[in-house]
Amino acid sequence: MRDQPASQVTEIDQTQEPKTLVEAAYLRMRRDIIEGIYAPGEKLRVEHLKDQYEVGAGTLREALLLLVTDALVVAQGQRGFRVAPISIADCEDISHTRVLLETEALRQSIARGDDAWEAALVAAFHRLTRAEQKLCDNDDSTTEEWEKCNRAFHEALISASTSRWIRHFQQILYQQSERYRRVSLFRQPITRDIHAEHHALFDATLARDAARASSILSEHILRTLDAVKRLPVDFFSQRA
Amino acid sequence: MRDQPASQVTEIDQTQEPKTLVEAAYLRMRRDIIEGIYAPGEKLRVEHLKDQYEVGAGTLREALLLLVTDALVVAQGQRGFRVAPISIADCEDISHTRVLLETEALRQSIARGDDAWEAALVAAFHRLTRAEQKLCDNDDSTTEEWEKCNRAFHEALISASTSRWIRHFQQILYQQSERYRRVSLFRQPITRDIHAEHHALFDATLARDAARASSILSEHILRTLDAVKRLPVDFFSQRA
DNA sequence: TTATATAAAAATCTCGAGATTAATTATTGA
DNA sequence: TCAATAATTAATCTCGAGATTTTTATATAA
Repeated sequence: MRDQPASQVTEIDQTQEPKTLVEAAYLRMRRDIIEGIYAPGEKLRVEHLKDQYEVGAGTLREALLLLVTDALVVAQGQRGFRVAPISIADCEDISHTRVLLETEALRQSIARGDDAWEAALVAAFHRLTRAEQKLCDNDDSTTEEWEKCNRAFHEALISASTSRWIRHFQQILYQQSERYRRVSLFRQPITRDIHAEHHALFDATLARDAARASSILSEHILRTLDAVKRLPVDFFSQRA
Repeated sequence: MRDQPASQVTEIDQTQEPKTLVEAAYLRMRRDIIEGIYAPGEKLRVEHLKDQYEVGAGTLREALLLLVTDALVVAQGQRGFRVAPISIADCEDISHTRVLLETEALRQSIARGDDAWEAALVAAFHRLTRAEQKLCDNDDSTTEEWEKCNRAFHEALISASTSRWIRHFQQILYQQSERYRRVSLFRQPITRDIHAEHHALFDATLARDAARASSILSEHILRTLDAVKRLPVDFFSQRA
């Protein structure tokens, strides 16, 4: 269940090299948007960005259209492209929808997951544990490594789900929440013990306790929302 | 709540004229794919389609990328575009995910819907009723009219939902299920009383009976799945 | 006959320039 | 001084042609 492509739709396998200039530009721009190099609401001018990413105008437009699929970029006819805006209301919506989808997918995984699923989950949790041990030293590379492991862990949890569509939507929402997580981690230190939450989630899942696991997962997601809510309100002012 | 754009992401307002050639080609191709003019799995060659839709190659590529957002087209790097395949398993997945999302959105609507929501719902139901009365004569145009009213009714039901994301995903899934509904309606006559189901759903919603309404909605969606399951298996063989 | 390698054909991907539209600045009149 | 209009600038949208890659067809050898 791990060898299928990342998405039913785009078929862009992120583990290997991008096959085309469009995909390469798409992947680079996606990282830059999530990392906040381009601010929410900021205009994305093709004429400038094509030099930045060293591709033609048409190629860059196609990369932007791929980002529309991820809802990281908004396109308006005859008025170009913008980075998707952020807001507290949006973060609330993302979090609650994630709870709805991920808890359902987790229940499906626990009900139908086989040995291969368990093995992959154990491996993902192990890598996440290592990454969280290294997280103490405030290094950018360790944070990025943790982010990858965290994502892999959450995907491993639900990888035995029967629903490709839920997993597809989950990936979009996880990516969206990554934007908020970055700003909240950057502005205020982590007070909660994230590793303990992950450990409890891991244990309940392996014990096949669907009710407890989904309850922990739900609280886990909503705690990130609380952190965003504590940010100063002027943080969400959009850039023209 | 009705004057907001169709989607948070694409901002393509279908009620008014498309502002660009890309959008126009996108809308036409989308209709053609849903109507089955291009078979599931079929290769979509840019060189041929650009003549068909009378646009340049780059323009048509962009339209295809917009269809990737709807998961109606699958893109593979250096290997072009294909119509998204269909299968019974996919239809099951779509139906169950729709149940999960639409029942939740309906509960939110019933909990928070105001007078404007009720009024819009009553209007949508009225139009749907009229369309279902005219549906007896097996005309293509009346079927298309019914399809529009059915979609508007389902969207009106959940339009007071607090979650833009659920509504966004619902629109994608509804569009997907439309493909299956077309083939099942075409191959076998309608045995169930769809209007009675809609009426019961409408009454329970206006009565603010969330449990009953979501129960009816759930069964309503799953009955369409049953119709697809009754189709001959060779119907889902993909075209090269 | 089957399999492998080579050559031809077709399709995709990529780019830069021209046409159309939106945004900005300057001008005019009240 | 302010508002409305016109001219200028800038950006988007669109297209066709060339460069790569994939696919198909052909030929050769086992």
